[in-house]
Parts: sequence; structure tokens; C-alpha cells
Amino acid sequence: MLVVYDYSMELPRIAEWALHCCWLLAQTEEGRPLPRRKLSEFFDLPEAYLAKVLAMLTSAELLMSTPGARGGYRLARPAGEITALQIVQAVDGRHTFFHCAEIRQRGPVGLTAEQCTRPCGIARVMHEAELAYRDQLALTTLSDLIGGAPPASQQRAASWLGDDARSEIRTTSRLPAV
Amino acid sequence: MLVVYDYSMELPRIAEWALHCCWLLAQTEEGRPLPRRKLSEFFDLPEAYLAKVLAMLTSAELLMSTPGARGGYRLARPAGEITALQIVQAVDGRHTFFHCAEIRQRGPVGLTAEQCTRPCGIARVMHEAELAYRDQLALTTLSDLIGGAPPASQQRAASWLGDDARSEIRTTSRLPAV
DNA sequence: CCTATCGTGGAGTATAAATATCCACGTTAT
DNA sequence: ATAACGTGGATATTTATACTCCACGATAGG
Repeated sequence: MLVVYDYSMELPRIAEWALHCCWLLAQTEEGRPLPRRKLSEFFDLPEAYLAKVLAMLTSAELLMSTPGARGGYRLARPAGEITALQIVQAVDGRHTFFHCAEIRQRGPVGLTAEQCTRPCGIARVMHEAELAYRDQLALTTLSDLIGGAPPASQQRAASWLGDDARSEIRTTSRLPAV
Repeated sequence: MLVVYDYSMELPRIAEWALHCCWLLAQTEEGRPLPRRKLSEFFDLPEAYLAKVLAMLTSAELLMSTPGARGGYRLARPAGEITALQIVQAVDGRHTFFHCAEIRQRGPVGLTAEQCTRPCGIARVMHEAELAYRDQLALTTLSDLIGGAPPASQQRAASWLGDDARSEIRTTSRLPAV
């Protein structure tokens, strides 16, 4: 069998990180903001890269950041008002998967640019599929996500965060190993 | 404003080529098969790479290929029975955009693999959006696409192909330049 | 049966996208 | 004043994607 690519062009992993970070923040909507270091430890993700993700979420006004000592991140709005689509789009520079290369303008009988006032039929079809994708993503909010998580998972997250909040003088080396 | 990526991760261009090739083949459903060289000239696309695309469409049984002199490609089925989704999936090794990295298993309080019998909520949401995307793509067939093309475009395509079919002894250098 | 035409398939290269790291700076709480 | 934090720019590394090259195999037609 012929395979040119047998790997997948994934949706950037950054989107997955963003969704998980927002999920965690939605579960800690009380007390003081969660610093980036905590987030990176919680998920065992590189902190410096996570900084980019969080900054993008902040500039998209999904998160609020508090600089300085005891600073960190929290949701900028109630969890019920933040959709999966907003999160994905905030970190995913792309706003369309399909970018028409105007193949119809190429070749010996290609159309002229003037003839191409409307998008070509193929671009239209792809565009409509993307709309369906986005519409579906827009249906889920962070509230839905935390509602659907298994209790065990939420329990452990809360306890780890709470535990740490109570003993904030601890160095990170005292935290449980991965 | 903070921008980490300001370019777009596009749907592979190969999918666009595949759609255009099928579109053209759907318009020439008579006479002898269209050789690869004709296709590559028509769209001014590199022939060697197009070979991959066409081979994938053939092995997906969307196209039929005839080897040897006077060979070429034609649709394996009526245009009304070939959907945009089938074409995209035939050339796009990926069948999902989102691949869950199991972030929930990472970090100090990550879940164990045994606890993860069901996909995580985030993966579920992303998966459902992809289903919506695919469902939408499956609604359009090649017949719809050629029905929606502007008459001028179809006219010129038919005449270029017809012209050439009538004078098949010509060398390609006699063809109109791009 | 011989040769030009055409499809198949594998290996290899180049480019751009995505991931990740580093460091210097600014802000705030204590 | 200083330690804890977020911001932002520059840069390295890895991987996906786009594209090329070449040798092989099959068929039509003389």
C-alpha cells in the first residue's frame, strides 16, 4: 500500500495545553491566582513554553493575569462563558484549515484574477466544513468540561493544589515526583 | 500584540490538488482516460508530485488508472457517488486533527493509564467537532462541484482538453504557455 | 518483439511550521 | 529592597510537508 504520510498533521499541541490549563483554572475559581509554575508542574509541561500559551490566552481576554509576587492566572470570565472554540482560536494563529491556492488561476486555461470574484467551489465546500467544526466547538464551555470530568481526577487536582496552597514556602523539589 | 505564529497551519495542499484533479476528471467522463501529464499541465502542478496524489486516489478506489500507452486516469465511479470527504481522506493520511497527548496522565497527580479507559473530556469535544467537519464534507459530491462551477471555467477546460484530444500527436511544447 | 508512453513506488532533499529554550526586563507584594 | 511573577524578543531544535529523482513494470501499437 502506498503511503506518503502515515503520520498525522495534528492540531497544534498548544491547543491541547491551553484547554487543559483552562480546565484546571476553571476548577480553582477561588482564592488567589494560580502561578504559571504551578500549572507547569501540574501538567509537567515546560514552563517557558507554557508562558506563550498563557500569554495568548490572556491577550485573548480569556484569562486575567496578575503580575508580581503572589500573581498568577485566573479566568477572565465565568467558566460558563468561555467556549472551547475561543480557547482553540486564541492559541491557534490559523483561523482556517484550508487556504485556497487559487489553482483555478493556474495553467494554460487558468482564469484571470478578475474572473475570480467569488471563492471557487472547492474552497466553498471546505469553508463550510470548517464552519461546522467551529460551530460544534462553540457549543462546549469550560463548565461543561469540568462537569464531565471524572470525580477522581477533580479530587486529586483540588487536593494537590490545596495542599500546596497551604504550604507555599516549600520548594518545588518537595513536590511528589512524576 | 503577542503573536507566536502568525502563519496558518493549512490543510495539506495535496488535498486541494486532489479535489481539483477529481473535479477535472468529472468533467471529462467520456473517451479515453486523462494522462497524468495532461493533468499536471492543466493545473501547472509538478507532475512527479501529482503522481503521488493520483496514486493515492487510485488506491482509495476513487480513480481508475490505465497503465501503458494511451493510459491515464478516470473516475472509478459516477461523479455523484464520490464525496469531497472521500477525496480529502484519501490523500490526507490523518484521519483526525486532534491527537490526545494524554496530558491527564502527566504531572504529580496524573491519572494512571488504567484509570483512563474512556477518552478525556477535552478529546471528546475535539472529536465531536471533527465529526461535524466530516459530516459536512460528506454532503458534497463531485456532481455538486461541477454543477456549481462557472460556465466560463468549464467551457475553457473542455475546449483545451478537447483540442488536445483531437491532436494527440502534438508535442507538449506546442501547448499554450502559462 | 520492440519501443514509446504511461503508471508505480521507494529514496532522498528542501523548506517551513511547530516545539521548545534562554535571557533581559518590568511589576507587585511583603 | 528583594524575591516572586508575568512579558516579550531572539534563537535553537525537531518534525511535517512539499517536492524531486530515478529505476521499474505494464500496455498499445507498429
